[in-house]
Amino acid sequence: MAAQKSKVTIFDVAKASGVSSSAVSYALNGKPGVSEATRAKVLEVARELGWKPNGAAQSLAQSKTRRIGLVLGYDPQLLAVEPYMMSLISGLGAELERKDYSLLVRMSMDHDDEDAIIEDWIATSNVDAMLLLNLEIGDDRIETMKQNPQMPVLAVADASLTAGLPTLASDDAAAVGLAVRHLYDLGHRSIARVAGPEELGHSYIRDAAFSEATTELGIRYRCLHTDYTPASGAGATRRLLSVNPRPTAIIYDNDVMALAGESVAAVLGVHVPSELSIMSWDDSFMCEAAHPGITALNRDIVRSGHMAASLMLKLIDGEDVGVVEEPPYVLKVRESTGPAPADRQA
Amino acid sequence: MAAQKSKVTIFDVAKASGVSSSAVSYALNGKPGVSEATRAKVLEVARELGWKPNGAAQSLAQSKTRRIGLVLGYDPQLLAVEPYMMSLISGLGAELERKDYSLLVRMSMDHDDEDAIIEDWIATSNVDAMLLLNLEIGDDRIETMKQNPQMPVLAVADASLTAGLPTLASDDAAAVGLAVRHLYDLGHRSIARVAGPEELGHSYIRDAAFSEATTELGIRYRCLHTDYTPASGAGATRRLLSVNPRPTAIIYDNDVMALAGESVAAVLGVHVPSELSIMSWDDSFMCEAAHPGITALNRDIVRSGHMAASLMLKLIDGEDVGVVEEPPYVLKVRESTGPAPADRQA
DNA sequence: TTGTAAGCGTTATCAA
DNA sequence: TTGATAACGCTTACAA
Repeated sequence: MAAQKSKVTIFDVAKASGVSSSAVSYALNGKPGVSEATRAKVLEVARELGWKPNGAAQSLAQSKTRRIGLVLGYDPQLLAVEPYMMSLISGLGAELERKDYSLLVRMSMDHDDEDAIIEDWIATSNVDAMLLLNLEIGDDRIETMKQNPQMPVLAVADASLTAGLPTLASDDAAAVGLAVRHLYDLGHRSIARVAGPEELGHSYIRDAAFSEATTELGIRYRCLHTDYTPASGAGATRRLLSVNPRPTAIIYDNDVMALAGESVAAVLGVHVPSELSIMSWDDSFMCEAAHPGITALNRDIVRSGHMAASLMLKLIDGEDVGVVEEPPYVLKVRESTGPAPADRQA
Repeated sequence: MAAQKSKVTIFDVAKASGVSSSAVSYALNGKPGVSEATRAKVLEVARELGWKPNGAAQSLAQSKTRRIGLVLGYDPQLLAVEPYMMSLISGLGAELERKDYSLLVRMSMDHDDEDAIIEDWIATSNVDAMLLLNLEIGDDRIETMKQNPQMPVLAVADASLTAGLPTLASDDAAAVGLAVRHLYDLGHRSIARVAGPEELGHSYIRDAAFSEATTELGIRYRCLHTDYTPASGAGATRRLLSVNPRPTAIIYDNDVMALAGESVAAVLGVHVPSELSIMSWDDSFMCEAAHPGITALNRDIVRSGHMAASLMLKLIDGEDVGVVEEPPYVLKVRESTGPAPADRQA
């Protein structure tokens, strides 16, 4: 019952219950090959001795680690303040826990690191599957994974970026539609977007969708790229607001930049929403707590984490998962969006 | 060079370079026992074949996993929105990466789980060391770790809570001093605190320090406990502000509650800072972005993560670390604190 | 300096 | 139903 000081092995259990080690293995793993009597005895003794399988030995013997790999890009400022990653981890962790898997986390300092880490994981068999996030256009990692089909991988990205790898896909184009339509209906005809890094795949996808949607509706559209941090979001906002005519609405690619942007507007004396509407891509407590509350594209990221985890477990079991859709975005309207200024309407 | 499809073992390398497997092992691990000539040859061949050590085999042979365990309490709302945990992880991860360690993460659904997970890690030898966070008074985990001295552990907590375990200690009492003094100097004589859960060790420590500091200065002090979430912070604020006489200043135990509290004040028409001063324990972009900006006790959490990681690596090496102090808190004064209302001063 | 062989703690095969 | 015994891939003591 109590954890033992020195490791209890299957041989100790075997000796104590008067059977062989293989009988113990069968019994403990619930496999056929032992009588119910010995099974019961073995289980009893194992519990008594506080036996637990040694992880390394188990991994070696069955070539399974019961670990899922996740690489985090090192940017404390961003990781910590942007709720996305931790929400995803919460969902992942909760689902993995149910199946006795854990999450193995490593940190990459730059983009080359990231590929090096996954190659390391493939070569050392340190994880049973991995998650690919924040894909770039023509990302090295896709090629790496294609060359190592024995390592299950799930990409979380727009399906157009994942080159046929198993994918948990978000429909960003649909979300763009929601956002643009919302602003259009409020009379906005000149909108801007403060986007993430240009090289990120989903920035690219969103860029394209915005261009298309705004062109179709005859809306003037402008896009600035940032590194996702509040500081760069604030900088972009300052630039957008200091040249006339300025846009009547700004959509930010994440919630921290939206919050930072709203502050800038306040400092510049631009009233939200009567002179400027603000929207955020991804919603969190910050959008709710802001004054005025920020209209946002909300999605259930924790749920995505759950889905990602269970898809990876399926992949590990050899199942085919193809492309699965994330829960869709829902527009959460708050006070930061309103009718476009009368003199600027179409 | 390219990662191979089927696993390359040291035997493959041995055969290809015409030596024995032990020679290969010595060569690859930079140990004495082989001539420079064969070492060079082996390294060459290993690189060519794309050999990397199998993690499980290495772990089994040397009883080392190169993994550090971290248990996260499941509360997506809190984990995601509160920057603390992710900041710590960033620091941990960055430091571990330098020493080729990774972070093994599991999620606990409740307090019993947490102890079960660490007992599991001890029994299965799945990690080389573990981190203990959010200790409660009389926490089970302390007892578990005491009974298993072979498993290195580092507690991140006030030293009074860790019963002699190796500790990365924060001086919360000193921080309390900074905060109380700041408000006292501004003329506040009735302050309230919106604290974390009562059972958490550091809530307790802070409670005690606040009581003492305020008593000493003749300040009226009131404390409400919450579960750390914005919603509960908002609720506590509402209660504090709706009974007269209300406090002239509120200190929140984290930044999301401070932000939520500021919103509540705005809604109730209580002006910050002229009618109410607000302070946050722990600082983040949210405190900066708030209007007015929130005065906060700032500390370098990423740095704590770095320290925690390197302390754990020392513990793994059998070094004694004792109690090490975290970087101290620094008071970051912003616009949310000001002189107490004239009619309420001493 | 080199090779043989015995662990590490499991799982799994194959006779008995 | 059982119990030897051979993997799994590496490290390391011991012999050559």
